[in-house]
Amino acid sequence: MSEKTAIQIDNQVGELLKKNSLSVTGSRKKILQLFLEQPGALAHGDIERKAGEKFDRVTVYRTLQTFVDKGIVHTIPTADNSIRYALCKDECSEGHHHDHHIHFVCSNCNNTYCLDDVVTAEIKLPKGYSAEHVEVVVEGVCKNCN
Amino acid sequence: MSEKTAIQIDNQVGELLKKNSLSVTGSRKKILQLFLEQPGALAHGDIERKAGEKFDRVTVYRTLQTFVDKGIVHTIPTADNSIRYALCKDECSEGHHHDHHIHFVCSNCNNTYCLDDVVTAEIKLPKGYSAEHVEVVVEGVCKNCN
DNA sequence: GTAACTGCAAAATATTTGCATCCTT
DNA sequence: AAGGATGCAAATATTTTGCAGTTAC
Repeated sequence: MSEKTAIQIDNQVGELLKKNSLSVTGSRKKILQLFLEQPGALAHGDIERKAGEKFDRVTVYRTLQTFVDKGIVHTIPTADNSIRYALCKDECSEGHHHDHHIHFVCSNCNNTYCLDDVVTAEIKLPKGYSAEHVEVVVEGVCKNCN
Repeated sequence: MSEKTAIQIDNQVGELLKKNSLSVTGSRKKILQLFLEQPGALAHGDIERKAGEKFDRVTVYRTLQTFVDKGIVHTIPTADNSIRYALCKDECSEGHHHDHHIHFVCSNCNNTYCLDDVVTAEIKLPKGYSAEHVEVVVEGVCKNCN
């Protein structure tokens, strides 16, 4: 069965929070669920919208920051000054991201996806530069819109 | 001689503005000069700071937007929610950017550079996705800080 | 019970808009 | 002279901070 039950998702988010030594609270569970329920990345505004009027705006800010700090989600830079957040894979941990996948922003539906299977070639930098992290963002039309 | 005189720079920015059918005004000249005077990219705040108290904050917003529209500068996405702007090369024109170079953000001095000579390998996207634009941002330590 | 989390209020910051004035062409 | 650009004021929007009350463990 591919469809998860509400209980299963609820357990999943609970585990994720406990694993990161965070209290399991309503807002954290709800926000994590939003990430799990859909494939793409979410901006702060998306979360407020999808969560309805359920949480204070401040709680969303703080929750997202906490998740980033713990390595539960990572940020995706975009050109329109709206940071998007996406779930990290298991290898991520506090202060240490391994998101070596690329990010894809659909110019039609405006969703952002992490494409985990796309590998990027090594980049040769000029003499004197050393790389710590490479971020690749591809803009185009996604599978659903094509 | 590698050092340009003030007059030469003044001419250069004037030409650039005229070429894009923009009035040659004090603020536009000054802001373009800031870009020419240094190798990296500038965020809105950098410009306000470097320009001193010379211009209204609103003028900076409008000027940068105008430059982006005309293809004089392009934006560089960063993860910290501060859009940076960098001069476009000659091939850029209104509504049509050709910035196929990568961007490098130094984690030490926090400067952003366009590395024009670094070419990125073609990226193979999954079936169904089509790419319009690829943005590569490398974070690391730059030549001056290494 | 205690530490952590949330919500509210408010401050600080950032961005946009309207309009009167000034400047470039 | 005419259209465009600027500066100011003010409206919006965004993000941060402090604190008191509540909740998870």
